[in-house]
Amino acid sequence: MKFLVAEDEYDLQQAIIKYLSQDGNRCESASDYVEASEKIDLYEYDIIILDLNLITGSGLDLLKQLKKNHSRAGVIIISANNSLENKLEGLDLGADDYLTKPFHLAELNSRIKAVLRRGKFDGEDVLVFQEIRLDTNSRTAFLNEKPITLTRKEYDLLLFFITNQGRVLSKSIIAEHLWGDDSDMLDSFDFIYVHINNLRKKLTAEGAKYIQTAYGSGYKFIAN
Amino acid sequence: MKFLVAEDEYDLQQAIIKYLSQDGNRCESASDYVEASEKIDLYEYDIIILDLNLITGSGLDLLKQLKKNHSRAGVIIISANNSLENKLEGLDLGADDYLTKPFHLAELNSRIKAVLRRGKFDGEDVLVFQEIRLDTNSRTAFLNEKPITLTRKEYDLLLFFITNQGRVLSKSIIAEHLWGDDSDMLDSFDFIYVHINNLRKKLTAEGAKYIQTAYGSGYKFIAN
DNA sequence: TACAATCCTTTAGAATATCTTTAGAATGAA
DNA sequence: TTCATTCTAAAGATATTCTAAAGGATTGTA
Repeated sequence: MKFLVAEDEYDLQQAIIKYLSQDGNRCESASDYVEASEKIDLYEYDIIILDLNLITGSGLDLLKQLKKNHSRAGVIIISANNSLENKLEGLDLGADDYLTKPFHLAELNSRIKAVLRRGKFDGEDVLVFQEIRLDTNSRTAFLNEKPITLTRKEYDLLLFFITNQGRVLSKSIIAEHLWGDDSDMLDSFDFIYVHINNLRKKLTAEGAKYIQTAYGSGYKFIAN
Repeated sequence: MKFLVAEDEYDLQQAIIKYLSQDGNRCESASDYVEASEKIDLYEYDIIILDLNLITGSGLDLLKQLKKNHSRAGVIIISANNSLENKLEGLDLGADDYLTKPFHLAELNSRIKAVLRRGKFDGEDVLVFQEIRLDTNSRTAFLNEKPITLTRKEYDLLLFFITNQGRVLSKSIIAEHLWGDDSDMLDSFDFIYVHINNLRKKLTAEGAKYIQTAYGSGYKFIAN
């Protein structure tokens, strides 16, 4: 899962990120309104943890921006202000939950799980593509009902392919999706070749070639 | 076991919690309807002790909510109202037992035992997983019919694994289940490694590896 | 067709992240 | 107190991810 933590209190931001990262999630941070706004425009997130009182701007405007972008991200507001009208306004603008500071990280985690469960987005727990079955709950993949062990990057890559089957995915698109805002700091995408290669090896049963190379433009996940 | 005590009379609530905690159970409380409703949505409980006449709302609505959530929790209603229709309505809505105030805590306890026996464990208070046998009454474990001594945390961990076999359990999920709301006061989950290690040692007979590591995401309990 | 330029495949191993294990300190129960 | 349990810290082991480099494939140009 990919998270954005938009929170200007540095310690809290880091605590949240540390907590969520421990389960293998990918977390990005935004420390002020502008940064959050930019990231929301540029990237897709599964869950956005949003402080309403960011310096240089209001989280409510970010909610409007998300709505305008037709974002499918789940939003959990965290705010020191526990006034009912503030809460209602947030929920009205499309937030999925509202948490008053201070709170326990375990509680935040449960709310995230609840938002994900309610499945405003994505819905499916199990994705099937021909002989491949991907259980998004247990993060495990099966090939002809035999479990195959995927690393985190391999899993993310396969999930991205399956949910975008038939489309040519360029390396930069893949990089952006798997590495997020770090991806432009990388001066080459060559390592994607390695991951593609490793994933292909694990998916090669009976000579089926799921990952097709689109020379010069990227890769495509196809039936066969 | 994880309990929720939804009761607005503070003294009674605390008495129940104290009593149940003595057996090594983890108890959480809800003092009004809203709090109970939230907790039911967010967390999974084994048993919910539910006062029908909570301030700000009726326990019957909570029963409906539980049903909607497909909760597997056992529910024991406690109520000052001993009218038959009230009782029947509660049981109709899926409660497992009904206890009229005032009552002896020992009686509540035996009803809890009965509900647990009937419910989740299919009439068994003994869970069996391959060579492992777990007696939930005496909180003791057996490996190939030889008793193994587990500490409380080890026992809780094993029970959590056995009742969630095959699923990847992340460290934060484990922490939330075994340490509850305190879990985020810990600034790392590293000690879970230690408990996993200790439990593994005690479960290692004939080289069977029950606890599988899911690198980067958690642990999984599997047959072998 | 021949050739250069670019892109992709594959491999090995270096760097990094995560997990395992141990020993001992802190905590809590009897 | 004394003892068992739980947590902390740190070193060692392992898995994953990335880098680099050599060789193969594809494309454009003459």
